[in-house]
Amino acid sequence: MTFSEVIIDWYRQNKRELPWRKTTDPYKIWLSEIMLQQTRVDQGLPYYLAFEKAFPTVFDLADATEEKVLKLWQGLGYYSRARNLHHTAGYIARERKGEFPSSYKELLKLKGVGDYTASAIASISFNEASPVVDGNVYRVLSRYFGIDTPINSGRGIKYFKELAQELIDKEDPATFNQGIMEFGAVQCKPRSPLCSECPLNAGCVALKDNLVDQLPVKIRNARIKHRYFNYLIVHNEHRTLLFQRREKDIWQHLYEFPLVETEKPMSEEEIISHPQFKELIGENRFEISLYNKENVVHKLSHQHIHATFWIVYLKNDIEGGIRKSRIKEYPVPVLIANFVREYEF
DNA sequence: AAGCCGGGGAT
DNA sequence: ATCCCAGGCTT
Repeated sequence: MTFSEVIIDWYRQNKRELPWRKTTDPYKIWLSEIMLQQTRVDQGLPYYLAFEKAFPTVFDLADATEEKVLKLWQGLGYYSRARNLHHTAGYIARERKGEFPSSYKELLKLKGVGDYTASAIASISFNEASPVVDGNVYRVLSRYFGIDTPINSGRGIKYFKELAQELIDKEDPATFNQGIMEFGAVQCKPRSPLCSECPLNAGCVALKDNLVDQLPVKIRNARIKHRYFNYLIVHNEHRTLLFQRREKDIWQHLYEFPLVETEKPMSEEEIISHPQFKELIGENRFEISLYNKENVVHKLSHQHIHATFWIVYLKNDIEGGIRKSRIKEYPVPVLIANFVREYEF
């Protein structure tokens, strides 16, 4: 059997039943592929079901507000995916009458659709023999063929794409693409792959040379940055302040409490004398207390957020405040959602 | 080419 | 604590 025959045969016997595998509707395939970018199937699945229910067609998604889309996306991370998803839905619905591009080349032009996603949609929805190369494929190919070219180098990206192009089943690219990804996720796992019961173990270079745990090779990424977020829970009996993040930074367009970012942890005296605090509170009388005695460390893949929540109670009206009872309607980062759930005003 | 963008699960 | 996940965009 050829490589692709083994993959397809394995897939038919071992595939998981997933909702997006029951259709070739490009809208559903697109939605699932965007959601699964850098995201495990188990984590993305409940979000996919919620989106499918809330937005059965691309027109429903296009008609929604960005805020509603972000709210449904809350907790899934990489929020630019949700913003691009909404933007592209508007383009498809209004300028293309709901019709998706039907080739890899045209799909690639959509915002939020890169090389991987364009190939995935082109193959699954339109039967185009365009190979997907995701983290799973890098792992399977680097091990089976014993390739130590870094997968995140320019050379590596080009090499693995070409190799996958040679291997893809031209008659059934959809099954091959999904098969090799599923194979990487279930059989050829990052840690403790199931080599002894692998249908490809006879020809696997990494297994023969005992290099399975050395491949794929990846160039190490940047160091983790530490940031100190002082959130000011400025509230009175009924209202609290909540602002939308507009800067080019993490959590763009999500909501949060007034934020004072500092270079190091702040004491109460330092916070109330901070220019941003003074500008926010002005001459109003307030009572301040520290909510979390212990520093909350919210870990992102590339930075650690050391968060402190300062409860600032006012007796007078709050200009621009929102009703506390409506706070759960806003899309917020998990860090904020956790606080809101615990504090309960 | 390198940096940035989340959150969670597995080891 | 580290790695990695059905990656893409910006600089």
